[in-house]
Amino acid sequence: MRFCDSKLRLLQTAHELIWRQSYGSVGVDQICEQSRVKKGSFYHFFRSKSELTVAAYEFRWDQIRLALDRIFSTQVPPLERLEAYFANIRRNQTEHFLKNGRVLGCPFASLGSELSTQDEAIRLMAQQISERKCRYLETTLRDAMEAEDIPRQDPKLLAQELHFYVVGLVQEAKISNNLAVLDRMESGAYRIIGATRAEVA
Amino acid sequence: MRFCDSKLRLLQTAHELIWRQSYGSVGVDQICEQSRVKKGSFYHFFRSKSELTVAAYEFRWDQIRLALDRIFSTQVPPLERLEAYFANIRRNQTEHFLKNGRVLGCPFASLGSELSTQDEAIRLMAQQISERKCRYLETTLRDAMEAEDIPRQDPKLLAQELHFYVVGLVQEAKISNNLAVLDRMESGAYRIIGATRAEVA
DNA sequence: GTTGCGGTTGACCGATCGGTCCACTATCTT
DNA sequence: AAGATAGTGGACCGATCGGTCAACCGCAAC
Repeated sequence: MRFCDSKLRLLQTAHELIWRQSYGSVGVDQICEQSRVKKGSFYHFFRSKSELTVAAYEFRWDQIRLALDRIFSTQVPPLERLEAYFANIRRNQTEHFLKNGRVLGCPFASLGSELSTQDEAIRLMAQQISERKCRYLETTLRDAMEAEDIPRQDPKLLAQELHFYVVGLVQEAKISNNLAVLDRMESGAYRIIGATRAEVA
Repeated sequence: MRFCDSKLRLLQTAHELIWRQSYGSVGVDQICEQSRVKKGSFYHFFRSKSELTVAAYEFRWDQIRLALDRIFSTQVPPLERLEAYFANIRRNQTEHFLKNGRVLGCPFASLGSELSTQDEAIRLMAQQISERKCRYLETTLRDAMEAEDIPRQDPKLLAQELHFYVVGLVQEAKISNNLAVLDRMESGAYRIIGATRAEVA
């Protein structure tokens, strides 16, 4: 069994198209065409459009994980990890804005927001990825408290609140199709966690 | 020309269905059927599904405005306005959760998130409603600064950051299909605006 | 009474939807 | 060389998609 890149191409383009457009507006035919894969092959690898989507987004998450593991390395001072995380989001959104002329927002949040009332598998996937993102933030905040960079408090709850803020901000950047919104990530984030900007700069 | 309730029913059910499901998964036929309106009438009132959706959501906003005008009445102390706003969101989401068994999230944010890369009219509408919500928050925060309930700072920027947080939180409540997430609205909000809980309670 | 008009009805359109089916090929095992 | 197996190709399915159309209705103005 040689390495099958038809399947990989399907995963890749499915995520790409659905992120750029939406789940509902992307058809199986469109995914197949752009992947240069015929329908028969599609349904050889996946049982449904929904199943492909879950696989595609989990595949994408595995890639993002690599970047996040580097960004949230415990070798880096905690507040610098946050800075790098924010910078990464901004860089990512900017890249796709230049490519598509649109702020695409967070793919997981957008998909979850569109389908969480309709497709339980997709909802669960979006939820789990959200929780994993929170876990990066949680350990970072715990380390920041340990280093007395920020006031002590429940790190898990604080991480979630920070995550809510970031996710909301990115969504608003998408809706207003305006990258400048992202420049406000730090100011609000530091307010939430109780860090002064001086401690960061 | 007597009052036409076919059109009203279309506006009502369109918002209801799209909120409960999603724009992409709701068909014109479905909207017509639930409204007990025939397709021909639909396209007598609206030129497209997109146009109906914009009209339906603006119609819905006009209703919500009434509630918000009451909640954000300048007769009420500023921090109590915020409390009432949060309570209203929670009440609203709870109501629809009991009805549908799902946390539906913010209809405007969900629709905007799904379609802002695809339908400019819908994106613009979602953006404008988002800005209007911010304006309620802005004057409230300005009043709170005036009353020295919270530290002085740019009220417009602060209102937006507060809005990001709330919108993100509601979206996460939808994705995790968990109303309990909403109980964290105050704690994060007060952190952002710099109010102590004591000042509120 | 007839003309004009906002509104209604239901048949109809081509295109596309997600998904099925089966013949076929390329590769590896024995 | 034969067989098994993973993957490919493409025709095909019924259902549904958003949208059109022309006939028709009740009613008010003239």
